[in-house]
Amino acid sequence: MDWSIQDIARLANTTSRTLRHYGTVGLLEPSRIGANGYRYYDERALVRLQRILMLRDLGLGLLAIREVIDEQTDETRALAAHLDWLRQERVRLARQIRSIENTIDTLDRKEQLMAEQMFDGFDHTAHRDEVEGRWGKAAYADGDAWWTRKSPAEKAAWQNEQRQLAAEWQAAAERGLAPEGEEGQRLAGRQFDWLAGIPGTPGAGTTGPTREYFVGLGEMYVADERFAANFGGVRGAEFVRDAMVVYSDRHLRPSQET
Amino acid sequence: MDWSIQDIARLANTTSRTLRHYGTVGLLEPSRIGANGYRYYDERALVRLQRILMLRDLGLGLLAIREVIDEQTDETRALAAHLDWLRQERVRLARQIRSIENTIDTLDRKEQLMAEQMFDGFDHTAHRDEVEGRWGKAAYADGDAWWTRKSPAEKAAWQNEQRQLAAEWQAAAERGLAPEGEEGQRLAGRQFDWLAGIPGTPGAGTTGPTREYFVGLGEMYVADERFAANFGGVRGAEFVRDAMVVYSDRHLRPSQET
DNA sequence: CTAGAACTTGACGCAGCGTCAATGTCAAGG
DNA sequence: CCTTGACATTGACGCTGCGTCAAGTTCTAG
Repeated sequence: MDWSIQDIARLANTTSRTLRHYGTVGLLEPSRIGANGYRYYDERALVRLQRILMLRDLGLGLLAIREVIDEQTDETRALAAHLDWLRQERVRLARQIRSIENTIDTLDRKEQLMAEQMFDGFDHTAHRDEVEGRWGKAAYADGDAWWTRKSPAEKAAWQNEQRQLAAEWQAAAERGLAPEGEEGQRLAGRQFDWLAGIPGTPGAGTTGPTREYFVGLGEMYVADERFAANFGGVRGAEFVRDAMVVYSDRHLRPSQET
Repeated sequence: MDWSIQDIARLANTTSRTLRHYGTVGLLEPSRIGANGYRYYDERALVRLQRILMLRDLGLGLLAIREVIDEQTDETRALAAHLDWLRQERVRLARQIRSIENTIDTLDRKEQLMAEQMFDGFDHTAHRDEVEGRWGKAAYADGDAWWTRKSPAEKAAWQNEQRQLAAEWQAAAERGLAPEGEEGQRLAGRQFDWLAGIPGTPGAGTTGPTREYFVGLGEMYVADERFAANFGGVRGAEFVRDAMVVYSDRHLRPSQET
């Protein structure tokens, strides 16, 4: 009239380990222990087990469950107390959630602000992450420090240079010049140097941007409207990209890094 | 230009133990370790610590925090993932809360049902708990099993006996009999026997209700209108109580249990 | 008789520190 | 110079509820 430990484990949809644990903590003893040391449980034990599991599903701790089941504590009271605790947890969770939502909002705004102020729409760090297979602001801190260390005059000069370069690209594209021509390659060179000055650019600080990065960037200028807009639209961006590809073919070797 | 471990602990409103813990898990190393082995932290470490504590307040694990701070993972991404987790937790909590509210409701209804059907307003188990200093349905399961195992005929007989007894009490009280008189003591004896048949009554199954329980019960019949009503009001209940007190003086010894 | 399934006890692991315990160091006062 | 008390160190256990080996018995079917 009794079952082995596996049997009730299956009957109650739990594990034998759990049953042995309940045994060691004195929450549910086997109804019988064979001469071989095996645990056997009868129907009363099964009922008790199911009550235990029910209460555990409600989130009560084993100690509280024991007090309730061993009739030392009123079940309604215990549940009500637990309910209070759960409600507090809910409040705490809600606060954390709101807090995180705010933090994310702030981060997003900050990112956008950076993107606008720093590169006038060229968030190259974002692209770097895309190249690496994940979006984000990994190099954010570096870039931030680099940018904020600049004086207002330097910042203005930097932005000016960036806009100037974009304008020349656009003009060259509109004049119908060839990407592989002299003007196109001259601009590509300036673009390269400009990138080399941005911390967070792969290869920056050494010999300049890597070939992969440089070419990938060109592709992105075409693919992403927000970047293309800086060169007078997709047509302009295509000119830029083509010039960059030619430039990298002529001057850059494939990097060796994986 | 650095602080001792206690100093930053106070500055960041945490404990030195936490700081050493962060050291051992490699989350925040001291900026310097003196020849004496003391840990010293500089301002950079303080900033990092504050960031750690902020993220921990948001509920992130130390591992996640390390990944975020060490810039291997995008902060927005990490926070968003954590947000998902928190929202799931919120749902789980809400479910548990509803579940418990339902359970409590069910218990309350069941209790009321029991009280009405079983004792016609005499929830003696509730009183037992009161005597023990806490309310509840501790003996509920036993009582329930005991009651539901009875056949309908038995149930009817039981309720009849109970009502009969109450009616006789009421009649005796209205006739102005003395509690210590023959009739009063005879009724008190029947009351005693009746209680002895209820599982959950302290002493039931052995020699009958304990003296403390029996006397306390009499007091409650007077104090609680719901019980008093069964004996024709407070006057009737007072008669019952007095008879019970006399009975217990004559026949019951103080129990030895603590 | 043997393989394999099921059982046993024992112990580590996890998350994030709190909390001793045993011992060493530093600064101030007698 | 010594003492005292505050503060430091490393080391280790505790808490919650089991999951997950590990090493050794026992049962069961072929």
